[in-house]
Amino acid sequence: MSRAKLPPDFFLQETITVARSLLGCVLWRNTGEEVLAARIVEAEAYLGANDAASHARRGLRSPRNESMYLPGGHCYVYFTYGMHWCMNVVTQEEGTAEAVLLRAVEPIRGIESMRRRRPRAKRDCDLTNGPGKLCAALAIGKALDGESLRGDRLYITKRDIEISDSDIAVSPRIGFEGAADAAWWPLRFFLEGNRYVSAYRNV
DNA sequence: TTATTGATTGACT
DNA sequence: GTCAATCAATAAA
Repeated sequence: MSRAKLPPDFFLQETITVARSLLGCVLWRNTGEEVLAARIVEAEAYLGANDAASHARRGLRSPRNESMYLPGGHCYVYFTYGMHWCMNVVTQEEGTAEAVLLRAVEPIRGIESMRRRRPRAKRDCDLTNGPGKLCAALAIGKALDGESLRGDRLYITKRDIEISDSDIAVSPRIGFEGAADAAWWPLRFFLEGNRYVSAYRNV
């Protein structure tokens, strides 16, 4: 498997391009005890101040979403519903709050450890097929908010499999059934047919 | 100051 | 299909 970390420039591309390009890449997590790895199979783009669905809509800024304003190549981890963590890949230059939410990954390495962290998962494909689930499986929480994605604890490596445009499916983002236009923007990308994609298909 | 909501998940009817 | 858990940020008052 290729171990080349994604270069800094990768994260400065258009956020939609980053979201599509992340599919097939491998997310690595070194907990200090062990090294876990999982392939990214589903991601959503969030387009900053002009995106009503983004935490940074209208330029909102708070201690929680501060990491969204970091330079591309950092990590934004937030706590939601009082109990779950979600991980984003920050894109664009410092001060621009665009990011890509990782919604599902496919375990590659350390799956036994992931099963221990996800005791409620009935099947292996339930381990990481949701944004909160993958953070639990990979031990991603507040300690990694603002972390570099080219560091030792958390990093992403290039695709080691071939992905063509026809392998990538597109849909509106999950969790926004409201009336705002942004709810219908086609910014969710996933690997068509992959067993580890989250339960939602078309909305 | 209080009320509402959510980039979710899992249990249950 | 419905709904509760649980809390921080935002909106409303």
